[in-house]
Amino acid sequence: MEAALGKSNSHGGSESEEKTVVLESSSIADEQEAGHKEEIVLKVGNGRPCQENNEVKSSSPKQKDLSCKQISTTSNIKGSSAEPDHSVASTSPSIKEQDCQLESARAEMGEVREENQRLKKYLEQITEEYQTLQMQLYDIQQKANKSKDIAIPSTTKNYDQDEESELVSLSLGSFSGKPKWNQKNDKNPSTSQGKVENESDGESLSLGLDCKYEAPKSSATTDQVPLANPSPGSSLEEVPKEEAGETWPARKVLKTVRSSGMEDEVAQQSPAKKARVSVRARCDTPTMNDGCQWRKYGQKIAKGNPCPRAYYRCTIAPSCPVRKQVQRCAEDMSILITTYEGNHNHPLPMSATAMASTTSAAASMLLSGSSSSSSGRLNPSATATSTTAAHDLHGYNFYLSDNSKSRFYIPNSSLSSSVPTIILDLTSKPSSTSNSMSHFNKFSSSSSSSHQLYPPTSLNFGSNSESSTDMSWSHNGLLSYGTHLPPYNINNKNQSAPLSSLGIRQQPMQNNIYQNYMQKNINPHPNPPQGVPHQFQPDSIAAATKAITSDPSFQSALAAVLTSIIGSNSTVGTTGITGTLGHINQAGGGDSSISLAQKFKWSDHFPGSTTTTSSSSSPFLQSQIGNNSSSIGCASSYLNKTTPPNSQPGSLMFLPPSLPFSSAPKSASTSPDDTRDHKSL
DNA sequence: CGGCTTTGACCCGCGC
DNA sequence: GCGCGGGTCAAAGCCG
Repeated sequence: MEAALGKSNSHGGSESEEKTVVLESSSIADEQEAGHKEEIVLKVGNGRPCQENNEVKSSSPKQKDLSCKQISTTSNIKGSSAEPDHSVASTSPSIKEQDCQLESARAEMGEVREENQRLKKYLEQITEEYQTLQMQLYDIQQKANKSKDIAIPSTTKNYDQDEESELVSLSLGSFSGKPKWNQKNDKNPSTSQGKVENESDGESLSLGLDCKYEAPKSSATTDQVPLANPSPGSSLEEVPKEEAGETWPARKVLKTVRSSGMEDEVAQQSPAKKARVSVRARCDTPTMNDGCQWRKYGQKIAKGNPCPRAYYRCTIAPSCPVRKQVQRCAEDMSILITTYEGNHNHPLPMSATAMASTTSAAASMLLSGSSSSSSGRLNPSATATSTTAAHDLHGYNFYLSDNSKSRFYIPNSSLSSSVPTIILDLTSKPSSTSNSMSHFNKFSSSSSSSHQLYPPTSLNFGSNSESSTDMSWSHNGLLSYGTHLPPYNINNKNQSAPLSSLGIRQQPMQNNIYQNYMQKNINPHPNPPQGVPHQFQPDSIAAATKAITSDPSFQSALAAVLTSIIGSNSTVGTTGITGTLGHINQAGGGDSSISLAQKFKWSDHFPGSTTTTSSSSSPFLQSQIGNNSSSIGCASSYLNKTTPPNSQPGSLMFLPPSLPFSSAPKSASTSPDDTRDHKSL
């Protein structure tokens, strides 16, 4: 018995570690997530579903830990009675002792439940507020779109203010209100921005959805405490920002000197861009359509790669600091490497939030990990061995590389100078299955493998061929995920035509719907009748629980959804599918006790969670296609290439509805030529 | 005409 | 200190 307990305890211990990490990085809202994660984790860890866990749903590390222990204890006890030999025989302590333990365990359980209740209440409250805000957001976005047309400076400003203030709390993730506000305040002390900012901050924190810009950058805030989970560009701010630091100081200076207004803001916001997230995906088109509007501002041939690198800037908002670099992989021209830097400081089209949140989450993970936080969420070896070989990528891998400590793993080292970069590898390959799994194991088991090509912190969005779960840039640039699952189709306004074939439908309140979907619709057997909007059941959680226990595939999908909703601190909660699935880390590190559920994609997809925990990204990157046919190419091509034939019908599509303006007919993102003739420089 | 792309030039960081 | 290379600027051209 003791042996059993010991084992289980150790298990619990490891989990608690993870949990701890999660909590550290999460805010209240995240706790729920944590709770969900916990459920999953426990299942995985125990190698079998633990219904009890569902009930417990502990939300704090402590709770989880306790619950875990408890469960282990009870199960052990049961086990002992049923099968007296095993552990019991070995150490059988006195019955009294057992009773005591049992008692204490029960007591703990009671406490846990209590706390859980409280948290639930809290969560409900937050959820309510969240939804309300989302409604508001929707309205605002519509207004904003209209006002955009009019494009008056003041209007723009208002737009930013309103939306952002709203958004921040809504966590659409990718933007950060704070820095911006600060900046604005600096420039335009106008209005109540300061206040709004603070509020937003607070909210975002409370929601834990997106805490981007940790940085107190300029005036206003004194809170230097980096958010546990800064978004992509946020953390690492410790960088001696010369004041407003700026990741791109020089540029900034130049800008400020040369140009006016917006530029200033942009430059000042840049501090948030410390981390980069590279997304590797097979894509025939010049760029992946990630739903954002980009404007190309430069192109250059980087050394070591014959393909030119294109530089894009987000144009959804003039002051948006987000930039991306697009370049073909020298080793495999079919692979497009898109590197994102910075956080959007404006509302994103729903279609873009997925990517934004994903990258944001990834960056958060990276940052949190590299920040050497006490949480130790990142496996030390992770950073230490951050070097990876791109050519070895198989499956969806999420590499974390801390360039500061290691060499570049990307073919083209130029991609990230000294900026911590995380690579999201969506270049799945049929053979990836075993590989990804193995990677995962390696990682999860921390530094166990000497040969680690991938740092432990890397996340594999690996497609497990066995599971047939897959992720890919499908038609219209939508990332499809999962093939086991019944079709989850989310409408995308702008894609009626192309998507129709995919069952995508349009709906008025896309945002809400999608959010609801993400939040609630965890319908285990979603098989929404074509043409009938998804119904989001309030008790979806319960349903989800069932689903999880019943279908491994769904587990992964669900996890992604849940995590995205809550957004590992990052962001864009709703559409952002970020997620950490916490630790599926086979705590024992992929040891023998891994259950089926554990084996399946969950781990494959989010192995990184093991170490990162604070935030991970979900593979559900989604790009939106504009109405433009031109923008469809990438995804479709990729789909053709990588998506298993069977994946179509049953694939799980997470398609955040896009907002009207997201479809920018002529988005720069479709930049015609990254690959074409590159003459540049 | 406005917006976007192209592209040569410029700036700056970093390594030698 | 110098050169290389990455990143950005901004004028010019293109396109709808």
